[in-house]
This record gives sequence, C-alpha cells and structure tokens, in this order.
Amino acid sequence: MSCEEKKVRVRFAPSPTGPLHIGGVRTALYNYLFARQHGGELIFRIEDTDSTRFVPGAEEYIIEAFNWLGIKFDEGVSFGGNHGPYRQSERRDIYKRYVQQLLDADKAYIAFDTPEELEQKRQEIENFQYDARTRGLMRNSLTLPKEEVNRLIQEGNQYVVRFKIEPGEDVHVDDLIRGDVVINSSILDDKVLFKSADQLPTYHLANIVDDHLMEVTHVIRGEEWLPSAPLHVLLYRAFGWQDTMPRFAHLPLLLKPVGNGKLSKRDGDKLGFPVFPLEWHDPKSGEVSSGYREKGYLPQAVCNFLALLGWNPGNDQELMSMEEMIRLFDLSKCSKNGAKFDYVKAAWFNHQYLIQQPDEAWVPEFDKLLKGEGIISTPEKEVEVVKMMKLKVIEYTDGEGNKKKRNVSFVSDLWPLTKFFFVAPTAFDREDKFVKKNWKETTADEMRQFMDVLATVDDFSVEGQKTIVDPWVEQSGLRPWNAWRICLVGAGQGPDMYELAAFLGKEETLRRMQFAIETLCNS
RNA sequence: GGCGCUUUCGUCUAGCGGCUAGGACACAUGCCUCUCACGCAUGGAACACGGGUUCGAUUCCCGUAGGCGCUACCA
Repeated sequence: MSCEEKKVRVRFAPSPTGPLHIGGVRTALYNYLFARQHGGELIFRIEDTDSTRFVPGAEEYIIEAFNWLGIKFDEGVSFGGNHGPYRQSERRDIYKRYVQQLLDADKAYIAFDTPEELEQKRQEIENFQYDARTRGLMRNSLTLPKEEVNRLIQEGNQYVVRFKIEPGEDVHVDDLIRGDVVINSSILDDKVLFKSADQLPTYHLANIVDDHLMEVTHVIRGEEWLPSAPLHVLLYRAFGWQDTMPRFAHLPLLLKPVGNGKLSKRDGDKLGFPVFPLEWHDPKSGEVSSGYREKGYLPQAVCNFLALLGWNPGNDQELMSMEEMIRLFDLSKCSKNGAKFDYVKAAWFNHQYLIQQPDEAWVPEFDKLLKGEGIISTPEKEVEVVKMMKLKVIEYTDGEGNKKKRNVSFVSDLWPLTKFFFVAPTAFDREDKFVKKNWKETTADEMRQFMDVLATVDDFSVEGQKTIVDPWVEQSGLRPWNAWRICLVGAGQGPDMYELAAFLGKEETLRRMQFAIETLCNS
C-alpha cells in the first residue's frame, strides 16, 4: 500500500426496520475488523429512506446491540463526526441537489407513471422492465413536452426520478472477494432514484451520494447487493466520481441450518436459537424474539463464531480474540458460497469462552437461574448458605485443575446438571437404564443397612463418613454407591457420593434415602 | 422466466497442478471410573456430473445439474 493512499473508511448502514439480524452483525463485524486492521474508520449510518417501514426503537436497539458485542464505531449516528448528518432522512436537501445534477446532465428523467399504470404495463408486456426499450412508451419527461412536465409538477402530481441507463454496455464490478463481475447494462432497469411523495431518495441514490460524501473507501456488504453493484458503478460514473469510487466486497449469505433458503427469524424460533443479538419486543405485534445476550451467550463467543462463518485465517485456528481477528482478517480469504448457520457449533464456542471465565463471573446468571427455579426468592434476602452452595455447585462443574469439566455451554445448563444439590428427587424412573441396573430386588434392604451405618456417623464430612463406611463396605462386600446415588440424585449423575452426602448433610441424606426406599418399593 | 454468484466429509472449512485430501463441530467406539461429564485414544465420513487443457487435475477452462441471491416508488 502506498503512503499516498487514502485512509480506509468503511461503513455499516442498516435500515431501522426492526431488530438487527445476525447476518447484519457479521457484516458489521467484518467492516469493523477491516477498519481496525487498516487503522481506518467505521461509520454508522442509518438508512431510513423508506418512511413506511420505519420501526420505532430499532435504531436504539442496533446501537445497544453493537455496544454489547464490542463492535465500536468511530463516527455516525450517536457517535458524532464531521461528515454528518448520518441519518439519511436528515439529508434530504443534499440528495435533492444531486438528483438535480443528474437531471441537468440528462442522466436521469422524471416519470409520472402511477403504480396502477406500471402494473398495467406489466400485464400487457411480458417481462416488462422500465428501460431504454420501454421508456418511450411511458409518461415521462423524455416523452412529454417540457410544458406538460412542468404543468404536471405544478399541479402537484406525484413523480419519481429515474436513472437513464444506456443499454448495451458490459459493466464491470471489481469485487475484492469475487473478482471481476460483469453484467450488461441492458438487463438493468431505469431505477427509481427519488420519490416526490416523501421527498426522499431510494437506497441506490442515497447510498452512492453518502458513500462519496463520507469518503468511504470500501463497501463491504451482503451478496444480495451484488446484482445492483453495476448500477452503483454506473451512478458513480454519472456523477463523475469514478476515480474515488470505493472498492466492493460482497459477502456470502448466512443460510438456514436445515432446508433451503437464507436464514430467517422463524428458523431461529423453530430450532431454538436466536437470530438477533438482543431480545426484541416488537412494538406493533408485541411478539418477543429471543436474543443471544438473553440466551446466555458471551459477546466474544458470538463474534468469534460469526467471524468464522465465511472467513478463516487460513490455518486451523478457531479460537481468536477480537485483537487476533483484527490482525488476521483478510477479505481475500472470505469464502464465496453461503454458509449454513450451525447453532450447535455456536454453543461450542460459547462453552469455550464460558470455561475461561472465573467462577464468580457465573454467579449473576446462576442467580437468575436459581431465582427462576424458586431457590432464591429475592437476591436481597440471599443467605450465606445459598451463596456458599452456589460456589460449591459451580466448583463441581469446575473440577480439578481449574478446568471446567462439565459440558456447560450456557450457565443455564447448570440447572439439570446440579439441581439435586438444591432439591431432592421426587420421583424415580424405573425404566431408566441406570436405575434398572443399580436398583435390584435386594437393594432396598442394603440401603436400609447402609442407613443404619450412616446413622452412626457423627462427623459427616467426607473423611468422617469414610472412617465408618469404608470398613463396612469392606466387610459386607456391598457396592452401595450407585444405589445411594439413585437415592440422593435420582439419576446416574453427580459428584462423588461422599462429597455429595457431606454437602447435603446427615439429616437430608438420610431423609432422601428413606424416601427413595419407600418410593421404589411401592412402584 | 431473465440475470448474477456459487458447488471439498452431515455442518463450518484448509487446499491456490503432483497430498495416504488436513482441521473443527457433531456422531460412534475404547480407556479412565461409585454415575454422568471431563480428559485421552481411535473410527466412520467429502472433492456434484460430463467434457476439455495438461505428462498429470479437487485445483485451470467450457457445459450440465443443484444451491443461493436479485429481478419494487424495500433496503
């Protein structure tokens, strides 16, 4: 890169039509990584040129989401900067000026065709497209006398400004990921650039004008924009900005985990994974969509996982901090084909980041979990005992050597793994493989004997139990642990039995054993 | 329908003319063991198809088929 080359400036420009889609998060992430790597700037622009689709709260949601994810912007809506305003609805005058420039240069024209008239034409003509072949048939400033055009505008008729595309030219888009993409201008239609009804431009015009004015050097966006990239190239040229036109990079799309098509909100709800970074409450329908944050994902895990969906550093490294990703990121190493969204692997990434955290970091989430299960009534009233229990339980999932042993992808996974610490079994599944194998005809009797032995233990610590129980095990020849486990846990899981009994205490241990013997004898 | 992009294990992918086609997730098995899990070890699993180019194609080119996207006064 030569030193006179411009400073890298990229942007993420969502439309505030709802919550930010996870695919959008990835696009933003790639822009962020690219900007940081090149010491450049990332701009946050709001593309609200479709007033009919505006959703209140969406903009705030998006900002909060990036804040949570740790993706930082250098300028834009809510971040400031001297290329503003960054909300397109506040840039009307700017766009008008540039639309006029195109009109004056005869590179655009005014069209009065109503939606109904257009619909009719589509009926009449097969594969109708508003272009060089058909614009002579329509009501526009190319076919109408100048006075008529002025009169129509004067009288307040609604109109649009269309881009006049010259047919028959191969337009080249030099894509950083896909190389040279060629589309013939004849298949492009005379896109609407501006609508008189709301005095706003459409995406295409606003996009080009803003990227130019904001000195954007690289446009990194989803593949859905590839077909309109030639149009954008033509627009840059029409304005005479071809020399400063940004480089393009069209990212592959995120696809459904199963079946066909691109990832949609519904898939997430159906398969049980979020498609939004944060939980979203739809202001209109009241519908709630789950979010990664609320599901217990760590933002670093989400970023790491997402980054690898469509890009890789070229080696086998998968776990990367944001700093490493910034260092390693490379547009030319992005894949070209769509990636199915693998939520199972997303959970694995979360597991990896979760187990790196200190135990205390789990406590707030764990509290929520216990509250939900009715174990803790109010955090304020939380007693020392519960606090101690929690740490003990977390420690159990922690294991030796400070290496998390349990398969915990989310803090919420802790409950099924550890509920027996807090609540006694209330029922036993006779058909359960473990129960079947370890609770035989004679087991109840053995457990009664065992209870008698335990009753004599005064010091119920692990060591205290062992001094009494081990000799008994030795001389009776019994192997009481699995059945004991059924009594205390209700299933084939949990920590060392002495440990568990010590944790529960003598009274609770005997109570659970008594209950199990009675229940299993009567079933 | 038209146009464009794309095609390596079930999934994410490495590979940039010559490899026993590598890794990760998931799955299975074994070891460990009072259970589950962890850990360790092992295993099954892929170059869509057909033509070229070449001494040689997973790799380059062209078709076909599949997938995806776009085809609005939405972004």
